[in-house]
Amino acid sequence: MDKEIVLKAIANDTRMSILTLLLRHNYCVRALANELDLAEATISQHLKVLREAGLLVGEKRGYFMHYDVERSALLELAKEIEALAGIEREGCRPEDRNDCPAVEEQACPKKGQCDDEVKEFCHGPGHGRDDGEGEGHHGNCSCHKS
Amino acid sequence: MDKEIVLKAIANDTRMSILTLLLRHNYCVRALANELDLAEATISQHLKVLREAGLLVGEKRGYFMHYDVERSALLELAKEIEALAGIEREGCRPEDRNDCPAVEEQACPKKGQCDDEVKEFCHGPGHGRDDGEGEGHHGNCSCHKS
DNA sequence: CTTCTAATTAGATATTGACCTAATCATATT
DNA sequence: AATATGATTAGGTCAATATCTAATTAGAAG
Repeated sequence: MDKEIVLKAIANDTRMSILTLLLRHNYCVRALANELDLAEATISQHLKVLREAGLLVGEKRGYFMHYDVERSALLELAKEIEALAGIEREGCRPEDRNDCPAVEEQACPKKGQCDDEVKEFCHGPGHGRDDGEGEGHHGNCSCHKS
Repeated sequence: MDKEIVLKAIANDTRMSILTLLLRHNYCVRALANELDLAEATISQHLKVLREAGLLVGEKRGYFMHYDVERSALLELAKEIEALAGIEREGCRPEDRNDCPAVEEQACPKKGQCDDEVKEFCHGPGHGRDDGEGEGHHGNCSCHKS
């Protein structure tokens, strides 16, 4: 499941409405168009977006398309967002360039002692100073300053 | 919480990256810009979107802004999506215009007997027939046809 | 096999969104 | 007070999205 595609699909008022309508009932495309006061072609395109996100499966029955919502896809998305919320803060490890601009002041093991590489990472080229003083505000990466 | 605004906020790759970075560490705007290879102004705009969606709270500390992710907002969103998946199919009630274009064939209490109003709702004006036959494919709303 | 009809696709247009540079703002430091 | 700096806002450009009408496709029905 491509999270971004699914999110984009439901991050639209019209498509969210289509989804909730289809969760409760079957609707043909024209019924959706009537209900939402949009052209059938417009609904069709929204349905395509929802389909391609894996949120709907369509089946043709007689003249009509019948769409079913893939509730499992919604549940999966909910899980992923929940997991996001569960990501924990990591400690500051200035020796690892990618971990530098980190965590709360009190948790930082190298408060006020970031090396040049770290300074450059935090503040960009030309912001770290080469004069070796390494003290005071400007020499610190963002996590070190009160 | 405005669900659509929150969804739009996270339905963007860059903003999702910002969010996951900030979940693990503090980053100043420039650090985010370096990390994601974008202009600071661009990051700032993304931060604004996330802030306005209630996903971040910012606090100025010294020179730097410190942003914290509102994990509760993410959890709330996850709950809402989960609730969405939990919406149940409702029975077909053709007597209620808004409930008509409904449910599975076997569950429909008025299979093949939709009245003109229902036909018009399902198929739009000019699709219901006035000849009173009311049988066969054309007289049925979408939920009645195999 | 021809006709009818629901749905989709094509093509056009207007709006929104993402990104940049430059200007401005707010706050620290001297 | 003057200056420096991190962040934000302003203004502009280009791409993506939402919507429409018109044309096409796919599948019944006669």
